[in-house]
Amino acid sequence: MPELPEVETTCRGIAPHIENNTITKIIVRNRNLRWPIPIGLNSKLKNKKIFSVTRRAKYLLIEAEAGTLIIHLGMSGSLRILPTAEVVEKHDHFEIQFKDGICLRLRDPRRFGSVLFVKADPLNHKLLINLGPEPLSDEFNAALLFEKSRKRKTTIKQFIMDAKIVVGVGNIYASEALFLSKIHPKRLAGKLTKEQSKSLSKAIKNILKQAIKQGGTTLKDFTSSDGKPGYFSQKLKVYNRAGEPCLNCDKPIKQITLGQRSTFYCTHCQT
DNA sequence: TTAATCACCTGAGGGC
DNA sequence: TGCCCTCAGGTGATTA
Repeated sequence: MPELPEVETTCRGIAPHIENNTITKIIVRNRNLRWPIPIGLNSKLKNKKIFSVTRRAKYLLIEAEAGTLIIHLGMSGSLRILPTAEVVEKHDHFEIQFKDGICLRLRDPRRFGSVLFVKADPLNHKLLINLGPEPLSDEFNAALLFEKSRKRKTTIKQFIMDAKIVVGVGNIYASEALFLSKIHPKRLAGKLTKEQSKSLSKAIKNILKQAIKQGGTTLKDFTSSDGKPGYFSQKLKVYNRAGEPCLNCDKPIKQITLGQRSTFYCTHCQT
């Protein structure tokens, strides 16, 4: 399930193959993703060159001569570089073919992902314009976390998963970052101390940096652009470890639901 | 403005 | 073996 490190891994994986490459054909096999894939992409992008592949939050931005494709991998999406002749499988919904015989293929079994197209600056798109800072940027820091959390009555876990506060912290890394900073997930955001803000912002940065280094997290669905799984799940300290001993204190990890999402924490270490 | 809930979708896993 | 049910999860839209 792609979170920010998985999207970053994908971005880095596909960029060398498609930057400065020329699109020969776009195939839409199933238009029905989260939002319908726009009609006429092939005529708009055929014979156009791709300039760059970048990432904003969990959105991949593929900038071409005629405009930018905005791709979100949703819950189960993956983008892979393949030979164009590679057999098409059931959930391969979208594909960009290139002059040198490769293709970029989107597979998304649950179809929560999206493929959008804009001619103007993608950062001004309504989905991107109100997003919070990138977690690994200097803009996201303890002071910002403390300031934005004042008077907020939601739990700290739901707060750090809010993309208007900081982008890219999904369910897995939210539990992990709170464990690292020893903060109980049900603590009210408004009650966060300055010291905890410092510890939490640092934990979020560290956990995401580590995950990117390891190539993302593999639980069920994620493989990187070359089809290889990520390895970060081997390092998860609380996520999906309900009942197992805490790596710090040996007390069992507890699972609760917050905001309709599974949440894992140590009742002894996190307060 | 904030918080909570719903909806979208399919595969995995458990129970019978 | 097959059917049914529940769960998982990112995020925009809707409601309170």
